[in-house]
Amino acid sequence: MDTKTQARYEARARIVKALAHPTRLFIVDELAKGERCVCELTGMIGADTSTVSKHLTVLKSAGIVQDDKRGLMVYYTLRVPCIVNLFGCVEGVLLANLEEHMALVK
Amino acid sequence: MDTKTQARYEARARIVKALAHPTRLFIVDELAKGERCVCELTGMIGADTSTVSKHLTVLKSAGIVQDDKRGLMVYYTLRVPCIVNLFGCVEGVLLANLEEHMALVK
DNA sequence: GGGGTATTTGGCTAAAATACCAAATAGACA
DNA sequence: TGTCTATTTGGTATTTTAGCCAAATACCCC
Repeated sequence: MDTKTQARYEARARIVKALAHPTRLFIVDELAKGERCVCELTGMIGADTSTVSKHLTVLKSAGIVQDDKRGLMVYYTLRVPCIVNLFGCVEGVLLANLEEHMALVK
Repeated sequence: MDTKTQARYEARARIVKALAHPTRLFIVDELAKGERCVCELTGMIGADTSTVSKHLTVLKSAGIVQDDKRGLMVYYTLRVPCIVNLFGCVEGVLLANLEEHMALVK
């Protein structure tokens, strides 16, 4: 694999990695419904504000979300909505795993 | 977030995490073209066989690929082809990042 | 059975990710 | 200005991940 190809997969992996955490997947799902401030997300997630803020930083660094500060609050929105389509396929994998499990215990 | 919701996002994250590595993204991309044995993949990737094998184990545990041993060789195939659609969106994020970068340096 | 090849597994070390607390920053408003 | 609120940043302990080597396993062929 040449250097250029490798760089392409590394760039892709950086983005996928940014999504690879339950909290961040939840955030993406929530932002798909509309913008949310950090405090709203923190309330729903039930982790320390600093933890949620860092998750948002990860998503922002990857270019998946963008922020907009208005007054004291910072509102986050999805920058690339197609990310949500990912869920459909992931559910497909989960379903396939489930079916296999069923077949095994049958 | 209730326990059930949390479990759902954890299940999804396990799958996304399995994809979150350049080598594993390459493997998925390659398997989208057809089945490949470990030796073929190892040749293309240029890492130790044991390393490639472990990446394949990660993908298999997540239910993304399946293996089929025939003789000495083990052939891997994509179990849930829609995973490939993910790339389109990831490229979209990369493109958006690039555009933003261009706008900043302009 | 013995030798050779493909793949997996175990063990180890180095690097990265995660979560919390505490402290810093930024803005609103009296 | 001083205080209060929302968010980010720094620091640290813990866990997870990644890669290589060596050894084990599985299968083929003579």
